Amino acid sequence: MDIQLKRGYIEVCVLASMMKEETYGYKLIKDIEPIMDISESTLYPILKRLEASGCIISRSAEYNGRLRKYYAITNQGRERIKEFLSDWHDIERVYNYIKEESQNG
Amino acid sequence: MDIQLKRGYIEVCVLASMMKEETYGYKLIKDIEPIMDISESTLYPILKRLEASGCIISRSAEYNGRLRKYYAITNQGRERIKEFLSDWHDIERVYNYIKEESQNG
DNA sequence: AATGATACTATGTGTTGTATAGTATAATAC
DNA sequence: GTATTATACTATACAACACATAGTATCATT
Repeated sequence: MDIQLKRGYIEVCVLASMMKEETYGYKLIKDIEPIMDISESTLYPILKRLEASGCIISRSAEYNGRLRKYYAITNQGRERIKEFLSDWHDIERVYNYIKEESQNG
Repeated sequence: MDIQLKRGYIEVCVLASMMKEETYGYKLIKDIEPIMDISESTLYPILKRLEASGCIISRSAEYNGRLRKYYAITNQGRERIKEFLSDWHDIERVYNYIKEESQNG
């Protein structure tokens, strides 16, 4: 997927992946990869931004002798997803404009 | 429209707006504004990029005593639009993922 | 004469995806 | 037993790009 296109979706994608249950970095990458390329160096900065903006909260817990950081979505994060979904028709309008204009050639 | 979302669409939007006929900066802004905010400081760098990458060509011509730069789409530009349109199902897949996951709360 | 529309250029900034590198442990395969 | 792979996170530096702001200049309208 084109990097510029990705920018609008990747953060909400991460948020949406936390709706079911608390999750952690590595699992997020495995969950999201099938629908969109995502690397560690993309994900972890996103997690920091989301926590800084109050969309998620994190806690550290030991798992198999290692410390693992678990992330959970907040109400603000859920709001963020809702906003994205309700903005979808704007995207469709743009897509339809491009599609229609492209038939002018 | 969210700035990050916009990033994936604005350039193709500009290209699509040239499909019908040759056009120029000010007209592009007026044509695109109804479906997406776009300012001069966004448009003109895009036009430069598109010309540098061979997606459009420009010519200067006098109009009403002033020099006006006209832009026309090239075959490469038309290819670019086609690619965008054929990538659309990837976007829909991501949208559907977000929508479905969001129902897990 | 003043205001607004038209038309383009130049500079600087903040956000963000990504490459690269580093640190470290557990599980599995050979 | 050791090499590889999976797991798990941090830090730094970079390039692309939308946008604000400012500047220049002419034409049309009031």
